[in-house]
Amino acid sequence: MTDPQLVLAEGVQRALAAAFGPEYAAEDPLIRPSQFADYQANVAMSLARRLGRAPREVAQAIADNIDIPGTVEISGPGFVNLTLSDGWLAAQAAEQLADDRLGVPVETPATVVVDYSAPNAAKEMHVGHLRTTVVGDALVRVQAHLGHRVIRQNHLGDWGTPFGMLIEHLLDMGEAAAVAQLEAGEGNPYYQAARAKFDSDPAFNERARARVVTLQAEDPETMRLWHIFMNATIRYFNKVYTELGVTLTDDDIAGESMYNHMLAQVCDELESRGIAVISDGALCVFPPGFTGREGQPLPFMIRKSDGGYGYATTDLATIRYRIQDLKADRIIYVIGVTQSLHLQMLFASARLAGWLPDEVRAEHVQIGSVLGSDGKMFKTRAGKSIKLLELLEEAETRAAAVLVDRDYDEATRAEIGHAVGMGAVKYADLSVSHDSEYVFDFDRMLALTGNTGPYLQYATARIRSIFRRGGFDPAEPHGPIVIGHPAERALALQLLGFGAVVAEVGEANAPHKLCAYLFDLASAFTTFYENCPVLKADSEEDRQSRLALAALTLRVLVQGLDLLGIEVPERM
RNA sequence: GCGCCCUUAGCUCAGCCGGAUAGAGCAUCGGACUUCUAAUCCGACGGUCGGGGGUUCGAAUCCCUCAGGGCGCGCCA
Repeated sequence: MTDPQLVLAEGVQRALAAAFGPEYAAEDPLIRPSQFADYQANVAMSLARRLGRAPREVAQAIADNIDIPGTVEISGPGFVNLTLSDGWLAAQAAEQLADDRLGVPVETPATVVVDYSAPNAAKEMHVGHLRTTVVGDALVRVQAHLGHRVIRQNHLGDWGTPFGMLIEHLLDMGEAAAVAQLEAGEGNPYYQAARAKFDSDPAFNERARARVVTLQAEDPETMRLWHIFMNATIRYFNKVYTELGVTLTDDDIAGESMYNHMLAQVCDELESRGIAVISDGALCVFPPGFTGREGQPLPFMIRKSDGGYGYATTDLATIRYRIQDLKADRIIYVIGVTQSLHLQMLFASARLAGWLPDEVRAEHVQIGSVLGSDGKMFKTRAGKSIKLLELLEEAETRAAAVLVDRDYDEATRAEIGHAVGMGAVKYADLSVSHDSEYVFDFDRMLALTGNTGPYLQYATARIRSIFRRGGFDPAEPHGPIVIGHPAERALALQLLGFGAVVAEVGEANAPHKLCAYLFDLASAFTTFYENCPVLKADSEEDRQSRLALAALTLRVLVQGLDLLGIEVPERM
């Protein structure tokens, strides 16, 4: 199949070349969706001045020279309204149905490193952390589907000074008890207990500080304890990932500890090359363009005056590793907005060092903060924190509760509840732009009406129901597609836009655009569903055509939801 | 003080590579199940796009400025 916007753009470009000369063949025809036609080209108005002609005159010249599978109309100050023919739309939809990729392009393969999730083992993990995980996983799925070599990097917070007290607390508790607590997702109380002792018990405090030293020195016994702590914590993370259907595995873990042995070399190299200098006893890079309070250069500190390393050092080692060892062409950091300045300075410093060449894209997908009901950011000391697994279980329970009057057995209900509950939670994070902050709200996340995951899943369940009732298989060929009713036309037109949307989501790291597209598609299908009986169509031709449209809609919805990481139950 | 982000309908948000009458969901009100799943659909109501200025044939969109809010800014990560 062919992307309608592409066909129209090329058609307008050929018309421009024919009317005004070949130098206009590459002009952007400014194709936009239109309320008066399928699409409109706005190029006549922008070009009029350069051509020294009236906009309507330019539009007329385009219309006179254009050759597209549809009709052209000029209106207003110079809009070129483009309407595709029903026959062409039907033929393209049929091609899309026959296409395994449903019109999604295969891009020139690149190596895309995606840094996401990255929970911190030494801090509380709250609902806000779900968001980077869910958004990152959707981006990963989209990049992979577009044909790229995707490397997931789960940059766990698994190293640093807090681990001294965490390990000492593990010794106090006993290894088995500590592991049990951590695996159960009680990382918060564990951390808080350790912290309380660290603050109030001088002897513990001293042990913890000493433990940091042996940890940095990679003393075998300390490392053994560290592994016990981390393995239990990772098992809990994996429970959350499994429940959510996140594609991260242990193979994707590349935590801070992994870069520990590279830090000294990073500093030495930057210092010897004069890129980093000593300032107030600390080793700093001063990337150009960054200024602080008094207008003085802003430091990117890579070695503290006490000789210790911070996350700036780790992140530099990380970016170098991703480019030199992983051969990244593009690095996507799915990390909170609060890290914005840090990442800007990281990228600038890495470019300065030559580790991040111009041709490698480094992007920060800023994830908006999730706020408490008081409208403020979550803090470690904040009282009631909801355990992630309990949140997810509640989502499933609520989703399953809607199914009480359906005639499903308990196992089926639980299965549907799982898919719908997880879909609801994930869609809530994906359907708004990633950088907007929002107040955490159970009801909002779990609402099953409106522009939500369940609405989209429900559309697929209704389509499957049609096939089930008719004794047909959506995977078998149906058709040919014939467009009669306006709802059929609108549905076909919407379906054809799938490939372009997926490509745009990959380019702009914007899964919410895929959500918007799928919601529009589900709406278009529902209108079709209300107006165009499939099984009881007036003729066999109509029935075959509508079965084909329904099958195509099902496949696009399922594929689109899969790219978002949302499962689709067979029935609801 | 500097930097980044935000301010669109009662609420939550799209739209912001400039284009025609600014959209959707929720909420509210009124309709639609003898008809393929009503977790649905149709209709109504609802907006000085924070204020002001500029660029433009045309600005929610680009630029400047002011106000309000958030986040960050050398030894936590």
